[in-house]
Amino acid sequence: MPVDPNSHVPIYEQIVEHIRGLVAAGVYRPGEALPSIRGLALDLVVNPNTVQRAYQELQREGLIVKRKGLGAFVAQQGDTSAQRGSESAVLARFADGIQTGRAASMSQSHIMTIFNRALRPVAGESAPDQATSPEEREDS
Amino acid sequence: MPVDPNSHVPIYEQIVEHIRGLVAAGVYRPGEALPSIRGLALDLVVNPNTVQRAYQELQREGLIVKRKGLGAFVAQQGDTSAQRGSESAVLARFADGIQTGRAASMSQSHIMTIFNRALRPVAGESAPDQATSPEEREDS
Amino acid sequence: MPVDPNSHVPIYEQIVEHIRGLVAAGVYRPGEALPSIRGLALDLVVNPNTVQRAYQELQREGLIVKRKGLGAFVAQQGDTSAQRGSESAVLARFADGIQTGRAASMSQSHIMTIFNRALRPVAGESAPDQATSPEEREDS
Amino acid sequence: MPVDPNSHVPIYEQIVEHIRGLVAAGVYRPGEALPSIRGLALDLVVNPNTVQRAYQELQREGLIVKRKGLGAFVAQQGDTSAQRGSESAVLARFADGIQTGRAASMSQSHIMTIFNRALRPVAGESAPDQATSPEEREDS
DNA sequence: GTGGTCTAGACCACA
DNA sequence: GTGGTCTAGACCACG
Repeated sequence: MPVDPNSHVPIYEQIVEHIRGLVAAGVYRPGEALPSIRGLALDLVVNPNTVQRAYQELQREGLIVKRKGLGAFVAQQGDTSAQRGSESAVLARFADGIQTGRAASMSQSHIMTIFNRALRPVAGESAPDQATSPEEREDS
Repeated sequence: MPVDPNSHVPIYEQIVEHIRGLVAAGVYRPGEALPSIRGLALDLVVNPNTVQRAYQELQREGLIVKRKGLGAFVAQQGDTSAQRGSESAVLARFADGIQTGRAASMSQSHIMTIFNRALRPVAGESAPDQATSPEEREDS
Repeated sequence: MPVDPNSHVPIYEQIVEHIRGLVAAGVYRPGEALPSIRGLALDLVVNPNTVQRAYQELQREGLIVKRKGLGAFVAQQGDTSAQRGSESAVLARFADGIQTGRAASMSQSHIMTIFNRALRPVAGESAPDQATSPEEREDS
Repeated sequence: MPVDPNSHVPIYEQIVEHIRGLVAAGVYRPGEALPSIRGLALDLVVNPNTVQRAYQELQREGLIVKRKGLGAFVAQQGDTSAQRGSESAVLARFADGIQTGRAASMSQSHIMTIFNRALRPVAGESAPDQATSPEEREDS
């Protein structure tokens, strides 16, 4: 239940990204039913309208289809399009961070160092490629 | 002129990061005068109130000091604190991207691949260090 | 099987128009039995309640009569009243389209051009009377 | 002020079509400001949220752009895309009517007769190509 | 003043 | 029960 009402990113978009991640991860598979709007709203302690808007966006994205009286379902190629969507989202954040770093005249290697620190929140920089679990981040 | 209305991050915060980047990069050095609010507002095609708010934030952050009738100046240790600030901003974006990727069950190496793609927007991997900004916008 | 969920016009009304068309076309003649509610529901991949409601409407319209335990039958002057009904339905859509076009300040001839394009979906104007349905959906 | 709350087509979509028509007709030209959301809501005796949703759709269509604090404006190629949109809307209605007519086994010429009756609500069929003003239609 | 989001609660159409 | 729409009224960010 990862919604942060104090984030700059609207709640409905947090839900969009969350569900997109779940579909990309295969938690919900094509044809499978998603949580009902009202049900998810109860879970997230959020107004049904907000979830409704998130589902509307997901439908526009072609990730889900809704059928009146039945519920919402993952679309046929919903999984692959969710993966593409998640990749773009990740890439956008990375690109944004890189641009910020460059604007502050950080060197390429400095930026990569920071990235590695983000990959392995606790361990030293010499550690191998495996990451310990990342803390839950919450922006505002 | 790196302001993007239609971004989720408020314009005044974009300006804060922009100036912080310039100070971290040494474009403005401790003791040096910053652009006037009105002038910067014209440059960025932005309302002076918005720049005003950005300068407030920067002052709160201890990065700049305002002197009545003279304008705003970079604070004494402004450069180092700007560098620290920029680093955290970059790290925060990276961490956010990584978390998003993990939520979509991407592998560590997949995430690193995306990061490398963000580092080198178009060309092959043999040509490092070109830094044109990759287009990727995620909002509306 | 001409039901389109995702249309603004309710499914039961689509069914009403469908049946009215079949009666007007003489597929079902006065006195003849209509398909059973359950059977039609299976055909249209639709909830029996929905078909039930459509039959109610048709009965209200005087187009069909229901006889307990026997099913629904085309009423005595059902065919002519179906023809009148279909004509008004067609006329209503045309009038609506014309009004939309005029609101967009289309000329009379422009509107007639569009109508001809609708009459002959793909081919040139020399080949009349092919009646494949043109794809054009307007909802979500 | 042409909103009909009892129509099958949602109010926000009626507003979309109305504005699209106005833009297509050149009443609002590219770059020009549209009525504010709140103002239009007052005019139409409708909740601001409803107008908001209409404007959101129009923005998705690329017909308008919104700028926070400034208002909504017709997009650069908004006029041409509005014309295309209006044409599709008109064509969709005509195609729908034609399909309905054909389902009722009307002849091509019968359908054309009905269309001409819709074009000239009052006059006889022999009248020339000029139409008297069409009555305001309101469906439900 | 503008648009953007959210809540609370209502009614409808459909299954 | 589901989703779809609408209202009333609130707060925020921006100009």
